[in-house]
Amino acid sequence: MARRSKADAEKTREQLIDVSTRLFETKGYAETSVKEICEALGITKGALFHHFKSKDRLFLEVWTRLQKQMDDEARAAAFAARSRTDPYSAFLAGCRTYLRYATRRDYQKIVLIDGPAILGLQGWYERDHDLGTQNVYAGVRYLSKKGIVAAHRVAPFAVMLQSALNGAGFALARDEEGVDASSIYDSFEKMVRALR
Amino acid sequence: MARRSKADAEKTREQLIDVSTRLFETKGYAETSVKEICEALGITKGALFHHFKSKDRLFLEVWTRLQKQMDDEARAAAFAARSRTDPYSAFLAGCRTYLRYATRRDYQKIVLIDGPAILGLQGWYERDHDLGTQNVYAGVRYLSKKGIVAAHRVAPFAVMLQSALNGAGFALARDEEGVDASSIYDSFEKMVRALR
DNA sequence: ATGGTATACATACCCGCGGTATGTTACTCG
DNA sequence: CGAGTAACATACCGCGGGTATGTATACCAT
Repeated sequence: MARRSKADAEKTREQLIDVSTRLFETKGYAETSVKEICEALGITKGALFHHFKSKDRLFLEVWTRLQKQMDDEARAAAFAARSRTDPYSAFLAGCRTYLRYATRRDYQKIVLIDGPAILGLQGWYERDHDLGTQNVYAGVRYLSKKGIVAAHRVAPFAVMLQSALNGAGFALARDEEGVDASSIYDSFEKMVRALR
Repeated sequence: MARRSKADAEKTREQLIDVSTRLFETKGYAETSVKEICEALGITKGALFHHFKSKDRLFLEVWTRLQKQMDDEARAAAFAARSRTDPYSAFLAGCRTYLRYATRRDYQKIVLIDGPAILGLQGWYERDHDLGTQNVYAGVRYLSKKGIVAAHRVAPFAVMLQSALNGAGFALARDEEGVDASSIYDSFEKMVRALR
């Protein structure tokens, strides 16, 4: 009955994260029971709690994987768009990528909605600092080095711009009237370029 | 044993919301049991479920009261600061008031953190639309009427600015380095005034 | 190869949770 | 002044996350 090679174990672990991601996205963390997760994979709770010592830790794994994905993409996009002519291009490219994540249902539900409630006020921030926030912060600091943004405004602008993208993502996802992808990005770019 | 005059009932109802507000703020919604709430008031679960048909509904009441408070203050501040000379003053005054709420632990935990997770993606928005969002939206629309903001940017700016204030509130509350009340407000004002 | 150990699960169980069904008492109002 | 109902208390239920324990098999040293 019990298959248990090292490879199989890693596979079920991944599958647990996969199916949890889907369920957390569609039903939400609180409304998803571990029993439900296990039944979707044909395993029992014993297996789940063998791989993750609590439901919270499983969620953390889901959260981290999504954030890492976003971080990688945003970083890559910013790097690819760096330019000698326009100092904004790298930063804006990173933001554009982040905005795409901020409109995705899974990212919204898992990272932006349930994340803070489950990981806690500072728990979320501490973990996010290494992934989400860091990029925007670095981008604004770069603009500051280029003399575009005053040094004492780097931190304020960074946190506000990041948050602005979150709000924009939600507005896009809910089809708020007067809001669409192009108008949002147009407005965001105008905001950023106005910060001289 | 059983006190039950109409006035007493209203009082216990208010007390339930009061103590729940405190507990939801300090411990969070999920970590607060209804038993705990009742014991803090010396009543039983029967009483609580007589006044509120579920824990969620009790939370909604807590949430609504806080939001109404904020809405009233922000509206009043904006009205008091309206000026013939500076078209921004009313809007900025409202935002300043909102920012103060966004740095408060209770507002953060209840409205900004747990609120979205409990009320759900659109549930939060629908209810927030009448209270939180409305003010900022009206402010930006006013700036548009004055010819300061392009019409097609009203909605994008409104949602982004509001969200920016949320992020700023969190950053202030967590004592993020490089961030303090004056630098935040200075930067926010610069942002707003740059949107011509 | 082989036996011992650790791993990868399954099974069975516990406690506390939100919620309900059913009292019981005393204000309220015709 | 009684009947009805509001304002609670009591007792109970199912399900949730989590744990303690069992068990079979891959893994590794000898």
